[in-house]
Amino acid sequence: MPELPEVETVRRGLAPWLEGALIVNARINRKDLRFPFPKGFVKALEGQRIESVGRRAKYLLIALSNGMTWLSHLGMTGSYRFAEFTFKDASRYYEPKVDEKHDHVVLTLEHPEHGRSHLIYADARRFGFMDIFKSEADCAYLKDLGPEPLSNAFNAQEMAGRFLGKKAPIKAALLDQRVVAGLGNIYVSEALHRAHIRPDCPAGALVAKDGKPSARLELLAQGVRTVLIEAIEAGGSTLRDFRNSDGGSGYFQHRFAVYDKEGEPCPTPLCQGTVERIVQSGRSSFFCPVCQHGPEERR
DNA sequence: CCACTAACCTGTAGGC
DNA sequence: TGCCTACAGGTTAGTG
Repeated sequence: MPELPEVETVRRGLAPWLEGALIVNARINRKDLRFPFPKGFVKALEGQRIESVGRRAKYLLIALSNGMTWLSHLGMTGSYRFAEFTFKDASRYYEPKVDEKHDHVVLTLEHPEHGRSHLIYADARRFGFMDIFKSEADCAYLKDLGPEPLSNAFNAQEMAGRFLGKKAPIKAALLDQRVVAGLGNIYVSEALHRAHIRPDCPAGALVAKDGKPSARLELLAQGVRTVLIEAIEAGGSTLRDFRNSDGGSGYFQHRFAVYDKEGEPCPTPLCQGTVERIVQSGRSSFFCPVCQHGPEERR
């Protein structure tokens, strides 16, 4: 579900409550999500203090006092929330309200300022996954990731190097996490619209023969950056049931230019186009056939 | 190495 | 209301 802006929103929501907290207890309600939990996962968390809540691409990276890092990917439907409580009438006894069907991980936290809480990871489709590692080099999920799109390592020149000679459509190239890490189906459509590039344009067509990025590739690098920054500022996009850890929703979905806008007018000033939907490698792409162009250099 | 498909799961929206 | 199909923000494994 979540792309970089949604994961960053989750990170910002969790950090103040997690950083400094002691993991008193950890529990997993099944042995796998998308992949099996690594062996020793629960034991590696229990008794540790959380030092920081970070992010790389779409991965949450939680640094622990034992030097290990807990990695969490939300897949399509993963979410974190703090438990509500069920009070048992007969006594003062109460317990966190857990849905056995979709709540797969429960951590009991003790925070020096915020006190005790129960952090719950829910994931209906179980496309999410978790890992624990000592250094990033040991983590198969992280080692092939491309540059962070909001870092200086990501720019048109760098992309040009990867796209030179590539026949794959630009849509597929941008979804490839080895090219740039953190984009997904929504923000690829939005960035391509900003750069006036059709999603089915071959990636290599955006690079000159001498390996220099075209004007539209420069525009694309800028479009990727601005759409992500704007989406993070808006708290991400809420489709279906995405919730941040406060139970609130983002509002960037109200600013989509083309994503899920099939049949609606293109919002580019003076453009008379109508948004179209095509399917590429099994996934929807949305674009304006009037102001987004293929290999021919125009805008 | 590249490009494409299928698979992993469940929930929901829309058509009839 | 119910049934059936299509589709969903991601990633990996397998095929040619």
